[in-house]
Amino acid sequence: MEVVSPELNSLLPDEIMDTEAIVMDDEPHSESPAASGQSLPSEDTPVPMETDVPAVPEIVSLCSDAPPTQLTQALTTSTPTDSTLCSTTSATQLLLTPSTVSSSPLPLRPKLSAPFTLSANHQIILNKVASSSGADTTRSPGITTTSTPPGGQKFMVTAIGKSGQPIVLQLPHTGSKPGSGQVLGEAKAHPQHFKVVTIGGRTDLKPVMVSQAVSSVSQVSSLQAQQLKTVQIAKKAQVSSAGPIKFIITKAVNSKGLTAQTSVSNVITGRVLSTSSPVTPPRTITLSETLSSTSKIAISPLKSPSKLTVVSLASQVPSSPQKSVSLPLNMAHLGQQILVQQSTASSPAKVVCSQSTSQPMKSMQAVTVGTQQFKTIFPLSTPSNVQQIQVPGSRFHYVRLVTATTGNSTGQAASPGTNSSMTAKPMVVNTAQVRMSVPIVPAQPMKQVVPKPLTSGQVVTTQTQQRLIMPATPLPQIQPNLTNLPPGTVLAPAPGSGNLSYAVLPAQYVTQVFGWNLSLWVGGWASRLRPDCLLMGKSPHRLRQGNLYCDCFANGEFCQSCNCTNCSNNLEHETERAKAIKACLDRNPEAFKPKIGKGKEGEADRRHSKGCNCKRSGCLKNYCECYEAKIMCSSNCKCVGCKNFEESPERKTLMHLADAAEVRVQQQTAAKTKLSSQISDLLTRTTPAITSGGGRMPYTFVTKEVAEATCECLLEKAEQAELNHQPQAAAERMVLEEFGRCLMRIISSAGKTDCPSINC
DNA sequence: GAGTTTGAAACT
DNA sequence: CAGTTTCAAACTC
Repeated sequence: MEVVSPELNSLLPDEIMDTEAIVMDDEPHSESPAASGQSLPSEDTPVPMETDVPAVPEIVSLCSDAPPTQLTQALTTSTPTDSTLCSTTSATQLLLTPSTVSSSPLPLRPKLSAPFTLSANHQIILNKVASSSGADTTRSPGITTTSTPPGGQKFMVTAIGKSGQPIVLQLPHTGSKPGSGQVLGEAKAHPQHFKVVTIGGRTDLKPVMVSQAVSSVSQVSSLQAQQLKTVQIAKKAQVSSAGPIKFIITKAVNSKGLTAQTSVSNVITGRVLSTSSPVTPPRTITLSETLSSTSKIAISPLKSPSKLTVVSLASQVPSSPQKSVSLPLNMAHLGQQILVQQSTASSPAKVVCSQSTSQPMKSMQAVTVGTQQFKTIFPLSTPSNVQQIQVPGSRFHYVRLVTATTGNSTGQAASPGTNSSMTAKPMVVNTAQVRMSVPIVPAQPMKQVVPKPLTSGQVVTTQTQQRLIMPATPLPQIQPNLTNLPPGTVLAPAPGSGNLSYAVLPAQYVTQVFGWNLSLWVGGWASRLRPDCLLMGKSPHRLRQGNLYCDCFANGEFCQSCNCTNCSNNLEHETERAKAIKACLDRNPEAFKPKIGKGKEGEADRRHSKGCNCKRSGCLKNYCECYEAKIMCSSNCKCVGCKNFEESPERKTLMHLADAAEVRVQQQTAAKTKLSSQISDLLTRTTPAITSGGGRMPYTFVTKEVAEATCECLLEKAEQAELNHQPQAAAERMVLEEFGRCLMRIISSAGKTDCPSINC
């Protein structure tokens, strides 16, 4: 299976959501250096099929028809206050939009003014401004450009307000090793101009400086906080549909902090200011360009509280029925949601991932990749933590990521004021193949992660997080096993399984102990889902309020095997569920966080985050959450008459009793196992003696000779009776008695080594 | 298995 | 924030 390389993983920390970029790569032969800033057709414009696309050189460009002011407006209006769908304070979006799609009916359409194309050297040429100087950094808001060398440019993406290192997304030259990360030093070896696009944002208005180490030209793009950072990338249909398309959405690594940001100029909303003096060498991600028909989209989450997430998308199979997959990502403070929708393969798909009609939409974007177009509706802000999405039909796949942890990843210094969170990151990608991976953490040695409750604010080490690969396509062949996949399981596509799709997700989103983690819906699994537990009572006013009485809901899962009635904790009630989630979070922001988290000093210090309130159980029964979790009560508890402390004799007694009971259980189990083994062994040894001989009874029993002898004896008795003129009844009696004697002889002879002799 | 107890969650 | 109610699990018989 193709997974994100460790280098790429290492470059996709939590905060990369603020600095994401999309790189769409095309097959070399179909590439064209021509840049295009194309107008957007109407949304109603039918999405052309791959086969309908005219044979034009594939162009990847950033929409540039938006004036700076428009961008500013779009960005500023994306604050969470003007939306009812999002409660987050900031948002970052990276939008892919088809150049052939007309403007969205929605008023807001952030646009960038720098188109880019795929150069012949497999690099994205961003905003090919002829001989633009490095100082020309304010040409358009959000994007700074430099001169365009003949050899193409690198696509540098950085985050606003993030002190991290920018990521340079570079399409490798032909023949370059796919997936190989290109470090800064390598970039230096190949002096190329960069075009820096700032798509990140933060709430504290703190500018960020992006350095460029390739050349003396360093450019920084910054946007003011609470701006929706949107990059629209349009791509014309490629000439040949055989060319694979790759586009990667990634984010810059959260650096440990810049040390020289003084050169950053003031940042005005919607303005892009440049700076120099590179401080931190930018990280370069070389996007592999292979002939494999796979595309990747790596989306990383904000650093907190929601983490991560996707991933990669495979490209469509050339000339195959168009499939569409939508990946609306909703990353509110509750968590994240990834919805993958796949249309029917048999019919040309015009995938529109739409939100609930009741939910205002602030932005709509579309993406055209290769010969396919996509429409994406982006809720710039939502009141709900879960995106309201109307799912047409049942052929969509859901991969829901919700709050996994509140902890910060170790090794990632939380920049001050980076508490912004992703509002929503929906994205629609039209592909026939979907291969998703979550390169949140470096691909370090897999370590068995034991699901452990985490306390609020607990530090989560993402360096060793595992990943769960989940199919984004129906994948009936593996669906039965998906739920049994252990953390870290990697499903490699079988040879020839070109349409297999995968979602590689870190295990932390899978295990339930992380509170709101990962719930996965796949279209084919819909039948497994059960009705829901959001109903709180029979009173109408309480319906659909959502409550944590349901363990499934509390664990961030959909009801599947519980016995709830009138369940709304399912896909069919997504909107209600989202509202319920939000309601719960409104009541208690920690509602979906694990109650039991390990303490600072290790697992031994696990404690209840809230503490118990026991009054009558003495905290020595399972009524007590602390006792149930096998932890002692702490200062957080408000219990009365607590006996669940270290020196408690009652507790020790219970522990001893529990230990003794456990020992007894173990002994009984061992005894049963031994007995079963003995019985099995006995049967194994006796069975062959009974059945051996090919139908012939054992020699100790009736053999052919014995049977013949017996028959002779019986006949002899019958003859004697006849000769004596015995009545028939007496004759039969004599025969039967003789038969009985024969049987007794046979039985008595059984087990003897020699054949029994039957003598009348 | 039914009834009771208990404490968290929800509600006021 | 405190008191009350609701709920489901734990517990008892």
